[in-house]
Amino acid sequence: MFTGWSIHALDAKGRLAIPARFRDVLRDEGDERLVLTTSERCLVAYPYNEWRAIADKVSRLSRVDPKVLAFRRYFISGATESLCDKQGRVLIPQPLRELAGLDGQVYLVGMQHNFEIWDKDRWYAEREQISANFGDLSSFMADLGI
Amino acid sequence: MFTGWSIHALDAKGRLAIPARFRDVLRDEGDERLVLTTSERCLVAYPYNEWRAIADKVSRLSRVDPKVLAFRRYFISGATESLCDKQGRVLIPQPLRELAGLDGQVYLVGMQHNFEIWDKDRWYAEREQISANFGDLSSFMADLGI
DNA sequence: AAGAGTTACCCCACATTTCCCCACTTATTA
DNA sequence: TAATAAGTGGGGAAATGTGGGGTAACTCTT
Repeated sequence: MFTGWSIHALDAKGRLAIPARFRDVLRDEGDERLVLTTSERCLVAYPYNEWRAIADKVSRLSRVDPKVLAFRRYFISGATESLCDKQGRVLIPQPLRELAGLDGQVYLVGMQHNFEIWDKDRWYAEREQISANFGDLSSFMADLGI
Repeated sequence: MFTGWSIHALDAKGRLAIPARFRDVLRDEGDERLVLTTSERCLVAYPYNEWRAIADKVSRLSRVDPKVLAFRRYFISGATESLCDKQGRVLIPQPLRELAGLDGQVYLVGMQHNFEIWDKDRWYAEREQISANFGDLSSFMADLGI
């Protein structure tokens, strides 16, 4: 499982180091390929197989239904397969960098089955946002029996 | 499958480079012909066979039903077959360029079975639009276990 | 019907990006 | 404190994308 936060620098060439403990997870699963996709304000990285299962399901959905198109455009279209270089870095494609507002300090955030890649400022803003709605969360957790 | 985004420049002659990874998909399928068609706010590019299947179905539909006519006018009529030049570019016919508002920075967006061609500003507007109507998509996400 | 102007298509040359490599600095562990 | 691992920076070759010239085909005008 991917857990914990790491702060890494995005270098001038658009490369981002993946924390060793995340790479370990991939290696243990026997496939080091990573898929980078888009979410609302950040990027999401999936192990290849995990992503493949999702993409295959979506590929069988309608090719014309507007809702499916919207879903594909938003969540599927940006997916880019990539592999760490010998130094444990991946190249973030320029459009994804731009979308997620990445430059300089980047937060890598473990989300159990995958991990997210956040611009530092956006990450803090996101946490504030969540904490502002904290009441909703606590009742949600209560419902889950946590 | 076509996946990932690319940003390319539309040059003064109306030519657009097709990303190498998209060209690879076409080559692997053994037919490099591409069909450009119109959609609502963007262009859509299909591998020839993929398009052929759609066009054949539509060709068997009514020649007088107003809905079929409208559909033909909107989605089918603009279809243009084209081939990449030696540099991997296609010429976007001027009416299609105009319709999709293409100039300067263009986004190429992988949609699994085909790919879309967006003006940059429109692409970002489209994403905002989708995100504003997020509720519509939740059923897919639930089905997919996302 | 002929000529001027435009468009499409071929080509080549240059710029940029990507990918692979090595070296250095900083952190962690023994 | 030494030794190892992790992360950062940058060089260089190959692949990819961009710009632009020239010729042939076509259109439009006169």
